[in-house]
Amino acid sequence: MQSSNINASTSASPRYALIDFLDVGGTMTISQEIANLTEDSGQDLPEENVQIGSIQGTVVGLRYYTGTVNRGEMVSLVRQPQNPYDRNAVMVANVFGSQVGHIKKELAAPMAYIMDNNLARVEGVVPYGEKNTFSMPVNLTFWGREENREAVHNQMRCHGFRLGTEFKGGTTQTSVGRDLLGLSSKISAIPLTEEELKNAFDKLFDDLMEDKTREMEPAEAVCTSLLPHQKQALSWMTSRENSNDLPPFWEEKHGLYFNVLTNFAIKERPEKVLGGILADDMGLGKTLTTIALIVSNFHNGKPLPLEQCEGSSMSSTCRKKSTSKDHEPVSLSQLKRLHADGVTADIIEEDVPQKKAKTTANPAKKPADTKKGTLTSGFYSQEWFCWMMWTLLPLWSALPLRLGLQKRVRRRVLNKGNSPLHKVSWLRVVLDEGHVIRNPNALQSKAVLELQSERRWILSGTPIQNSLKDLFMLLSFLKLKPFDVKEWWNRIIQRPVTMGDRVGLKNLQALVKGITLRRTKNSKVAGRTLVQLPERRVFVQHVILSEEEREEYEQVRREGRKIVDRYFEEGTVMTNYADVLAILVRLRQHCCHPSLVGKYTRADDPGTPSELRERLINKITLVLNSGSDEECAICLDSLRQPVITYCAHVYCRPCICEVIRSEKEQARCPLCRAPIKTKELVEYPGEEMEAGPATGENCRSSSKVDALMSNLLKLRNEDPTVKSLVVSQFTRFMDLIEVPLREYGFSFTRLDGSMAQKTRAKAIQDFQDSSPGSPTIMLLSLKAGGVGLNLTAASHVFMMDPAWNPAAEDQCVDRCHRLGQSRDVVITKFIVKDSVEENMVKIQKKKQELVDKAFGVKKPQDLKQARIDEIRALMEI
DNA sequence: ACCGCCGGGTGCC
DNA sequence: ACCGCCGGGTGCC
Repeated sequence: MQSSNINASTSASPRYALIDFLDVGGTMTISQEIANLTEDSGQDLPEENVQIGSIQGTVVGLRYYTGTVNRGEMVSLVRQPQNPYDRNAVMVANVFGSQVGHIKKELAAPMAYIMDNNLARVEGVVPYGEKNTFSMPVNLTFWGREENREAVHNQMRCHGFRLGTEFKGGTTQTSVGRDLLGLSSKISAIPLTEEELKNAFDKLFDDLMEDKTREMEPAEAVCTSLLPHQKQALSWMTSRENSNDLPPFWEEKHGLYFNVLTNFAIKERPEKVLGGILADDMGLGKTLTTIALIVSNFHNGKPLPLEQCEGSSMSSTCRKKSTSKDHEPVSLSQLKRLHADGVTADIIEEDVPQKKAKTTANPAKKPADTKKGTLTSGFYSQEWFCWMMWTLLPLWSALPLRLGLQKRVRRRVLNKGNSPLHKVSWLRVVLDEGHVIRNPNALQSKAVLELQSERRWILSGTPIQNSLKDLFMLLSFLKLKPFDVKEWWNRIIQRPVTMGDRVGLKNLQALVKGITLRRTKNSKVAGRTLVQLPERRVFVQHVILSEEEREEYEQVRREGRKIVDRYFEEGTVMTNYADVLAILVRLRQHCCHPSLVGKYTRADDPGTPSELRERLINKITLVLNSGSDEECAICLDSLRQPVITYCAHVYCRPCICEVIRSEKEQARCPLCRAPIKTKELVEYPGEEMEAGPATGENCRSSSKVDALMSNLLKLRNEDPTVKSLVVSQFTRFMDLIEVPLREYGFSFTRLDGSMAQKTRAKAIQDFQDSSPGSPTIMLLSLKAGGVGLNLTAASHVFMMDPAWNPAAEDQCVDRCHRLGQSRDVVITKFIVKDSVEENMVKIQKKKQELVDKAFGVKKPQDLKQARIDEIRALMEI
C-alpha cells in the first residue's frame, strides 16, 4: 500500500481498548458481600418512592436561558446553593441538562429546605405554557419516605403553600412514550401484575436476534473461521458502528429531532450512538466476534490497515502474516517476548498523545499529529492492543497473555481522568464482561464512563444480574441519552416499569431491543441450534464425616452458634455480618479439611486493645484464607503486605499508607469513609500462620479428600487419559489435596489467583496438552476459573465445596463445557451431609426461586430479612 | 402631600 | 410583561 494510505489511516485515530473485567463472577469475597448489602440501600428504593404531594409552581427567567421544553415534558430541579442572588435557588433544567429557568424564589425557599435535608425528591412536569417568554407553570411532585410526609407538608405550609394530591384540570400524566402497542388508554392504565412483570423481565433479554440475521465475512486477517451466528453478530455490530442514522428512538420531524420514546425534542442532531450490547450467552464467541470486528471494520467500513505495524518490533511478524496467504500463527514464545518488551512497556510508560513514544523497543515512525488530540506516531498502547489481538487469533488458547494486559489497563483506567487512557480519543472501547460496571459507585465504573470514544461496546452474557437497575450503567456507558442520567432513567423507565406501567415496559423493551444482540446456545439459525455441546451431567456426592471430624465440626459449630445467638439477642446480626460470614467460612473449611481452619498466634500490639486486635486479625485471616484472591481496593492487585483498618477493611500496607500520607488528618477509609490512622493498621500475622498447619496436620486426610481420591483413582483405572478439574474456593485446601495427588502418582497442574500470568499460561498450556504424560488433573480455584479460560481438555469436574453464588460454579464448569469439548462433561459436587454445606445448597435453591419470583421488584426489607433468615438456616438456629 | 394618582422604567435567581 | 413593582413627578375642580 502507498504511504498516503498509511497517512490516512493513522491520522484517523486507530485506537482500541478492550477492557476485560476478569474477576467477575467468581466467588464473592467478604467485602463484596458487604458491598452488595449496602448497594441495595440506594436512594431509589420503592419505600422512598411514595408520593408526598403535588403543587403547581412557576418557572421564571426563561428569557435568560436556552433550554426549552415541550408540553407535558419532564424537567429536573437542581439546587444551586452557590447562587449569588439567593442561596435557596432551584434551577430548572430540561432532559438534556440545559437550564430552562429558576423556580420562583418564594417557592424555592421551602423547596430548598426540603431538598437540602433530603426530605423529598422533587420532580417537575411542564403542563402548558411551553412557549411563554418569561415564565411558565410547572407541576411539582414530591417523592420521598412516608415518614417525611409531615415535615414536607409543614415546611410548605410555613411558606404559605399547600401540597395537594392532584393537579386540577390539565393532565397529571406526562406525555412520555408512545403507545407502541396501540393499546387503548384504558387497557394501558391497568398496571401489570407482579407475575406479568416477572415474565416480562425474564423475557427482556430473550433472543434479541430477529432482523439481525444478515451475515458478514470478516477481514482476511482473521485467521479463525467464524460460525454463522458469529458472522451475523459481526454484520450487526458493523452496521451499528457504521450507521449514519440517528441513535435508536430518534426521528427527524420538521427540522427538529424527536425521541419517540420520550417525546422530547431538540434542535441539534443528537450524537450518534455507535455500538451497543452484545449479550450472547457464554461460549458463543463474543470476544472472538469482537476481535473480528476490530480487524474488519476500521474506518469507512474498511479493514484495519496492517501496514501500520511497520517499523515495530512486531512488524515482521504482522506483515508476513498479512501479505502471505498462509496465516501461520505466531508462536507462543514470540507472543511472550512481545508481551514482555512491547506492550507492557508501552502501557507502563505513560505514552500520552501529543508525545512521541519513548519506548526504545518501538521507535517512533512519524511525527505526532497534534490535531484534535489524536495520536499518529509510533506505537502506542492502543495500536499494540489491536496487534496483540490480531496475532492472537490463530492462537486462541494463549488468551491469558492478553488478559495479563487487561489487568494493567484496568488499573490504569482507575487512575481517574489522569490515566493515559483518558487522554486518548479512542476509536472503539469494548468492555469485555461489561456488566461489572453495574455498580455506579464503584471507581472502575466511574472511570470507564470517562473514556472518550467514537464507538462503544459492552460484551456480557448477563447484562442484567439482579435488577433493572443494572441496565442503567450500561446505557450510561453507551451514552444513550437521556438514559445516561440517573434521574431520567428512573423517571422514564425504572419507576414506571417497577410500578407496573405498561407503556414504561414497552419503552424498556424497545430500548433494549434497539441496541442489543443476544442469542443463547438454544437459539436457532435456520432451524439448527447455534452450538451443539456435548451433554453435561451433575451428580451430588454426599460425604459423611468421620467420627473425629464430626466431633470437631460440632465443637466449632457450637462456638459459632454462641456468638451468632448473642448477635440475634442483641439484634446486631446485620452490623456484625462480617463476623457471621467469618464463622460460616470456618464451618465450611471444616467440611473440607480440619486443618484448613487457620489458627493465629497472638502478638502484643501496644497500640490496639487486645480484644479489638483479636477480632481484626480474625477477620483479615479469614479474608486472606477464603481462597478468593482478595484484592486491595486501592491498587486492585492481589494484596501485598496486607493490613486491616479498625473499620475492618483490608488493603496493601503501602497503598493505604499512601492514602493516609496524602490526606493527613482527614484520611478516611476508601471503602467506608471511616477516619483512619497509620498506627491503627493491624498487620496480618502472616507466615507463622501459613507454617502452622503445614506440619503434621497436613499429612492427615479428610473424608472429602478421600472421596475425591477414590473418584480420581476409579477414573484413572477406567481411562488413564481422562482429565479432571478439581475446583475449590480455598487455595489452602488445594495445597492439602496436592499431598495425596503426589502420593498416588497423579500428574497435575494448578491455577489460582495468586499465580503470575506466565505461570498461569504455562499451567493452562500443560493441561490442555494431550500428549502422554501430560497432567490429567488441574487444581483450580473457583475465582481463577473465570471468563475466557479454556480448559476443554477436562471432561470431569469435581466441585470440592459449594459456593454462595451458583452462577460462579456454572461459569467454572463452562470452562470445559464449551466449544471444543468433545466428551460429555460429568460434574461431581461434594457436599458434607448434615453440615453448613447442605444448608448452603438449600439456600441456593430457595434464593433462585426468590430471584425468579421477584426479579427487579424485591423489597429491601425483604432482602434484609432474607439475609437474616439465611444466617438462621445456615447456623440451624 | 408624612398622602393618592399618574405614567415611565423595568423585569429570575 | 396586554402584568406587578418601583420610584419620580405631581397635586382642586
